[in-house]
Amino acid sequence: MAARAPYRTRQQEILLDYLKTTGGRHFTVEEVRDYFSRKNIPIGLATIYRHLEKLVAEGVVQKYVIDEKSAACFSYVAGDGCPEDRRHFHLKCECCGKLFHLECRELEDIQRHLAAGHGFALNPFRTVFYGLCSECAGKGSPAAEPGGTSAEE
Amino acid sequence: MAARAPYRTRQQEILLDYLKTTGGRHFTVEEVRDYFSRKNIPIGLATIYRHLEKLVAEGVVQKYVIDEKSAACFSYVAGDGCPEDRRHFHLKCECCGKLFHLECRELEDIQRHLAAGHGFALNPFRTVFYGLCSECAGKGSPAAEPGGTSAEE
DNA sequence: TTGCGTGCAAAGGTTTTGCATGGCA
DNA sequence: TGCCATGCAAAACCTTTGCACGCAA
Repeated sequence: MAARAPYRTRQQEILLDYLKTTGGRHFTVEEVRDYFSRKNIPIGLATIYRHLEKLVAEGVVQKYVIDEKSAACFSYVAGDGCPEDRRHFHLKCECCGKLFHLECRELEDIQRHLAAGHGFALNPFRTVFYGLCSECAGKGSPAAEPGGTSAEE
Repeated sequence: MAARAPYRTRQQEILLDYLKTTGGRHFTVEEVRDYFSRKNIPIGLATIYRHLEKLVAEGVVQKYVIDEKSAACFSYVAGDGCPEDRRHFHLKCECCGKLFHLECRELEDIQRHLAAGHGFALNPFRTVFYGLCSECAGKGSPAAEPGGTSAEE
């Protein structure tokens, strides 16, 4: 049951290597595979999925879905100045895909409120706020969208 | 653009009928199909998807992605009463997988705060709060039932 | 009658899983 | 040598699409 010696494989290193190059930005499984093929190192799709699944469980990598009909996106969280004891939240722009790290006392109030008022223990590492960043909100969105419609697709 | 649905079919009526029974709560395509089979009215999966797709485009129905590995969720938005102010948030328990619907004024404040203080336009339809519900946390105040929420799944 | 709405089935894509093999300790 | 990690392929899943028929107007 106990985790045996975690083997150090070439694929594992390359993958962690790739994560550092992302700088916290989002990436897909396909992009990981491209990175490997660019280095002429063979890797199976299943291996990538298995590694990412483990990393997500460890909280090192964040997984989210931008569009349910396309592939899932991941982002390296632990390498982008994310000390685990720091309570902060992630803002994900649905438009440019940028990931923002937000440390804000008011947002910490959410956590307290959810716990005290609703008995819900928020997990700030898994929770991602989706929306539009100031840049994209300012320039992008075409017509005024009545409340309810999102800028997806 | 094409004309609005001119034809009035049985399936269409049953579907709209079902939407009213949901009272704005979430449902999946499979639940719709169950509703039809319970009434002994045959319907194809494709028909449900096509109708929902159209209703989503019209803004009558909202589409959510709670979990990327399970089916998409829909909810009837255009009931009678407050259409736009129905914005609510989703709490997803990482332990039991329950989904809570939270309509809370304080959380709407967070939305305003993100917009005013951080220039971030939060999308409440896509944002899901992950964490542990009161049951699974087990140590929260016993009376702290998630107020104003309803569990599904 | 016209042609939209429907049903069936197959396609489409992403992600998971089984099993045999290779590589790390 | 023991055993995890890998790779390949097939399965699983939800969703979309093509085509012919039925039904509403």
